[in-house]
Amino acid sequence: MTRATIARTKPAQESAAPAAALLAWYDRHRRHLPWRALPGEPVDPYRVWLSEIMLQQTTVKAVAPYFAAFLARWPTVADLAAAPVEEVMKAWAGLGYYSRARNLHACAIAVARDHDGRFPAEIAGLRALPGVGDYTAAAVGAIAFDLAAPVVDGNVERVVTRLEAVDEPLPGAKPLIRALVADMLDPTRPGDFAQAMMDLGATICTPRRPACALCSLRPFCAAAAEGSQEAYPKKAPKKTGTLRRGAAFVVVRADGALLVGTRPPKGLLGGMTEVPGTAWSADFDEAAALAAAPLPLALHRLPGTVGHVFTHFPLELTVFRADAPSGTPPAPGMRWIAAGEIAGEAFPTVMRKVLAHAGVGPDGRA
DNA sequence: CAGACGTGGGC
DNA sequence: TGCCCAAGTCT
Repeated sequence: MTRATIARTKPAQESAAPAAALLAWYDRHRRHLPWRALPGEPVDPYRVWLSEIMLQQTTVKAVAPYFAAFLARWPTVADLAAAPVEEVMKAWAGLGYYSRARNLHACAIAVARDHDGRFPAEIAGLRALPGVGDYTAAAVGAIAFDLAAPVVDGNVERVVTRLEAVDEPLPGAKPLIRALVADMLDPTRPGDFAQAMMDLGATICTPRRPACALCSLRPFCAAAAEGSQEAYPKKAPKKTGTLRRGAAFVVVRADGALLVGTRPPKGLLGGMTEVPGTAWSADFDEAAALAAAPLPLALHRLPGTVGHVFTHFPLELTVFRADAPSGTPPAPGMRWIAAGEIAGEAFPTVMRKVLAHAGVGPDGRA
């Protein structure tokens, strides 16, 4: 059974031991990450915020090169605020969850315009910014401003549900977990405590085969005591989406230019660049798809298909290629981009797969 | 509150 | 292969 109820009634003094053990471990084994300040070094809230947005549902490995590129190109929040949103979308292409990029830019503008270029040093002020939810507000508050906020991400959920053997499944257990973290954190080192919990979750208290023998919290862990650590956190079963199909048209002009459009700002792949195509649906009809061709040109159906898996559904695209004579005007609402612009365009990964399938390289050459 | 919202990597 | 996972947010 859960130990949570018991733990909540303990005097505050007793909760200090796990935090002290955790921080002692962190002081020896903290990860060196590009966005992390060295001990004693001043913390730049802009870097903390930028990294936290990028790290939402995204691995450290995937984020690292994007973080470096953004920081080099836009060293301050004012620089980012001054950039055209299209440039931000292009720079974000490939990272996923593209509403983050639009919100990132909106947030930079809000900070520059409404907060004199400085991030608010209170949780409520941070939480009100675009793209900043409960987690990110707490994380930026704790790491950049040493606010004693409970930082709860997927790592912390795993660590705490094991520590206290929380049997209630996620996401229902979130309020309980937040309360447990609030009780446990060290108010003298909130930023280090938050990062220590996340480091522990990422390197020791992993989803599978956690290294309990190396864990500084092992003496306090209810799940480890009964050998049930891998049973936590408990989660509600998730549904898998049904396959959707569609067609994509790769139209190349004689000079190598490619016909593209921009997706609506909101929704799937919002604001990103795409090649023309049909809607993606479960009852896609390949023959009928030909009527959706953007221009009256001979279409060449390429063998095979392009597969891609989104979080909530798998997708299978049939690709048609067409060659347009020089001087062909773009279809309504679309535009031609030069072959040399393809690499820098805001194509999401699924579109890059389509281009590769059609033999169009990043430089527009076969 | 459940579903939408990307992508790449691990086993 | 297929499923799960990764520093969540928005509606």
